[in-house]
Amino acid sequence: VARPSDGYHHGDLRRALLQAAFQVLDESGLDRLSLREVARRAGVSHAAPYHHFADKAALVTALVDAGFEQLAESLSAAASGPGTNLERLGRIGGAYVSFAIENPATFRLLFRPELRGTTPAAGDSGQAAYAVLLEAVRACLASREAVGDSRALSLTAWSTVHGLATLLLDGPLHDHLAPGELSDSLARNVTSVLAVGFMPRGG
Amino acid sequence: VARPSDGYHHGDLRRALLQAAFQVLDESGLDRLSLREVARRAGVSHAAPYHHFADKAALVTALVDAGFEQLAESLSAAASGPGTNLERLGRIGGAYVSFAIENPATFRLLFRPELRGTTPAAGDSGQAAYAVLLEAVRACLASREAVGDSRALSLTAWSTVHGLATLLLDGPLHDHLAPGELSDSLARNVTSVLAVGFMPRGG
DNA sequence: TGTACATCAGTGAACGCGCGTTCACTGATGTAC
DNA sequence: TGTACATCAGTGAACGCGCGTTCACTGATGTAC
Repeated sequence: VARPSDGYHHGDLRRALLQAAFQVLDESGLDRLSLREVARRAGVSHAAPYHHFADKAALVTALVDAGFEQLAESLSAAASGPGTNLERLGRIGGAYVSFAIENPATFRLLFRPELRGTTPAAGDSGQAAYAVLLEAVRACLASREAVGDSRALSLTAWSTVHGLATLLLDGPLHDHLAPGELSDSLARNVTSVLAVGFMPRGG
Repeated sequence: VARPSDGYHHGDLRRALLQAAFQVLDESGLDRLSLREVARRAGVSHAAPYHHFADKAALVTALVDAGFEQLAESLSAAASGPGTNLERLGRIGGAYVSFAIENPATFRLLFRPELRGTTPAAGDSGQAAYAVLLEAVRACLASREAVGDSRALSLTAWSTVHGLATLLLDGPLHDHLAPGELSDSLARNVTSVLAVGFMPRGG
């Protein structure tokens, strides 16, 4: 039986709950995310979510899955397009930082230690995201735009953008920072220093 | 009146509570840190902590203060000693990563967004830690071991080690990682790539 | 088209839980004389 | 040295709270005939 997209009682409570959950996450963080609060936001009784999620953990798992998928898609999109391999790599890094800034709660969620290994799908998407990076680094190596070990270089690149992202979100940088342009220029600065490091003794 | 260091009722409940709190933090994370649990660990009734901390927030604030102080000390220690300025800078980076790995709960605590600006003392210590890094970068610039803008270079360096640290602690790297040696060699790899990036067109 | 029925999304009361915090207390430690 | 007193760290009962989860229910939607 095909169910009309808007048509059953609430319509699409599941989606509404996830949306509300992301909202709570953005405003108050994971710690304050409760099923009851999410239900409240969705305008529904506190027991209603149990028709869509087995328990609270299932809701959180769904959030994590969705988050990793979004991240992997962002990186993939940035990886395509014109330019040198090194430029593409730089774009991937920029996309990583942008994703974090535009989706702070989601980004933080993905790296909460207590959620690690909670969901196999997330693991897959995480791998996919890393694969995009690794691929781009290998392309640089193949085209002689970088030299070294692909794993070490990937790790350095990842560390740098991940560090920048988390410092921007949660660190002291937050204070000294107008959002948008400034973080973009920081990202460019950082990735260009990094690019030089990828190609010792000028290419 | 001088109070003997071990001598009043419990002895030094305040210290014991902080220790217990760090223990809980390491085992279960900030989310599960409750005054009652801390009191339990310290072997004391749940109301006892109120003689040493005004409320739960005060306990957490004390933890954050202690954490930042420790970090600043670690970095200062690493900054002194022999070697080129670039080597010193590398050592600071290594110390940063080591601190995170050896004190995971503390390190995470320092960057919890909801605790930001909670304690002025922590802000000072945080500044002190950053000052160590900035100083080292400036030394590199002065001795022509690096070229560029000190702020951008500091930020890149910080981002890189911070990213590596958080990926090691909370990220996918955790799985593929034997502790100790491997993280050290990763840190060395990462900082050496970075060092090259600091000195474009080989010096 | 109508009617009887099945399905199932959402409701609201209820449960037990651990929490932060308050309070009157107890009893050990230190002080004045 | 002894005695009366003040201080104050720690106790245990009690409070109100929001939480996750369960349950019997209601009522709208879809289905069979």
